[in-house]
Amino acid sequence: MRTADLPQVRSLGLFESMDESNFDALVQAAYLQTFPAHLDLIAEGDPADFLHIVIEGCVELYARANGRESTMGMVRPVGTFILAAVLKDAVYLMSARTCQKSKILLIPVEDVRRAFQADEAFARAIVLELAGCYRGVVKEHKDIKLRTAIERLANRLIRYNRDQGETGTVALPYDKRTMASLLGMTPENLSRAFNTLKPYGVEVDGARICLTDLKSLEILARPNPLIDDRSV
Amino acid sequence: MRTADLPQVRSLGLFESMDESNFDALVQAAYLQTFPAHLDLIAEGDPADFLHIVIEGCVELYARANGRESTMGMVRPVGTFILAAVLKDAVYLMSARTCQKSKILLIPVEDVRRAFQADEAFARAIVLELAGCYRGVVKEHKDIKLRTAIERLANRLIRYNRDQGETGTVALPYDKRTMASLLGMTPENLSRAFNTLKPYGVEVDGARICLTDLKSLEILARPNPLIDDRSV
DNA sequence: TTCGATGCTTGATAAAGATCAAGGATAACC
DNA sequence: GGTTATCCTTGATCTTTATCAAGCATCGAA
Repeated sequence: MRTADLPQVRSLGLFESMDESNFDALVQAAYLQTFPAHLDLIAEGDPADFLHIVIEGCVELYARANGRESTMGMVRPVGTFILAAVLKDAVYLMSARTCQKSKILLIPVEDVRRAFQADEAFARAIVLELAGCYRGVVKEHKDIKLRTAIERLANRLIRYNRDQGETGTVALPYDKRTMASLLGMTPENLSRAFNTLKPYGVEVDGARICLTDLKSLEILARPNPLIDDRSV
Repeated sequence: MRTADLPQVRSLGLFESMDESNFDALVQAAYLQTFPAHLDLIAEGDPADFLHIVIEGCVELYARANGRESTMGMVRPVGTFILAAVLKDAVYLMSARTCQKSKILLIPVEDVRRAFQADEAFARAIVLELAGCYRGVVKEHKDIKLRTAIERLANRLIRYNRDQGETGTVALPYDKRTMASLLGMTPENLSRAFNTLKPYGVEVDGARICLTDLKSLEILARPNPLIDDRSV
């Protein structure tokens, strides 16, 4: 790893409380790599080899079964993926590929485990990160089991609007194909769902969505912090 | 907690490598309680107060949103629930109620956190438990996003058959109403799904299911260790 | 035994979502 | 400028799943 990247990495929540020497050892073993867009990073079923930390860009987690494929989640800076597989020394449950050109820190599993044993602050940070990931999936799971496709879309738009500063104009962060898969529907159905939301003040112009009647959209969506708030 | 229960608790994976004095301190603060069936233990949205460990019986995790309710999972001995909420000092994302009369160990959050700091072996066990729970939800999520209702039922039957010793006769562990919710469908649809599986050698007699043509059922189900194997 | 419970099933119908096929927009490329 | 490829949308149709309503067991209590 280049020494120029060190301060950036050091400031990540995962590492900042770590002991100097432990951090150095971890970094010694790690690789900070930049990957082009749409490159496969890991495949489900493979044994865990590196903990992945997204420093820049965006990574899509996806899975296949029964002849289908579905986007399971998105990882943005600064987030980890496949942490559970690394800690359990198990195979990956999901595949991962870059959405954009992305800078990713790769730490060999044995070094992660060594640091986990040696450094209490790191162990605590790892646990919080893992617990956060866990709660993220639970929320996704609630979203899909308890809501219709239209409710899921409506809530997602409300969330993006909040994340982007309540401007009433939302920029979809992914192409609609990916959005559809993330929301658990087909691209055709996403298109139709947008039309269904038109009477609730949802105006679509490419990847730019205007929410002109947030109140009525919220009545339809029934947003729920225990599903929609990433921070809860 | 009664001293008679101590050895039983001590032998749980979570505690067995723990330092004697740390274990004693933890147990000092804990309550081992027996609850009747169908009793609500925790409600989603409540702040985490105790780590729950199921010693005997069975606990259902469920959630509500948008006027619907769904069973999110089942916890059997020896399993924890709401571990992530405890570690993050956050609110519960799911509610929990007993299915049967159940013996549950309740450990106050602050004691769990103290033991987590103080005892490295406990911390490691907690992390493995948490990682296991995480992977469990990911599998559930894959199940529901990548399979139809009939495929989900078929795979569940194959799994129960395996868990119960490959006898070709499966005893459904929960009533069909709960099974349906767990599998993400309505009770009516579960009934119809069983009928759809009849040509694949699935014979229903109350809660007793005979699988007379496992081969053809597996062709339909396409079982996948990355979804169906609890141990992977 | 009869009476309600309750849980499960079935049938009819409706809604939600998927699939198939075609068409239109946009952008990169020759 | 035209061509091709990609992405998105739309319409028609079909499958899947949910809902509503009724019926039928089983079981425990009166």
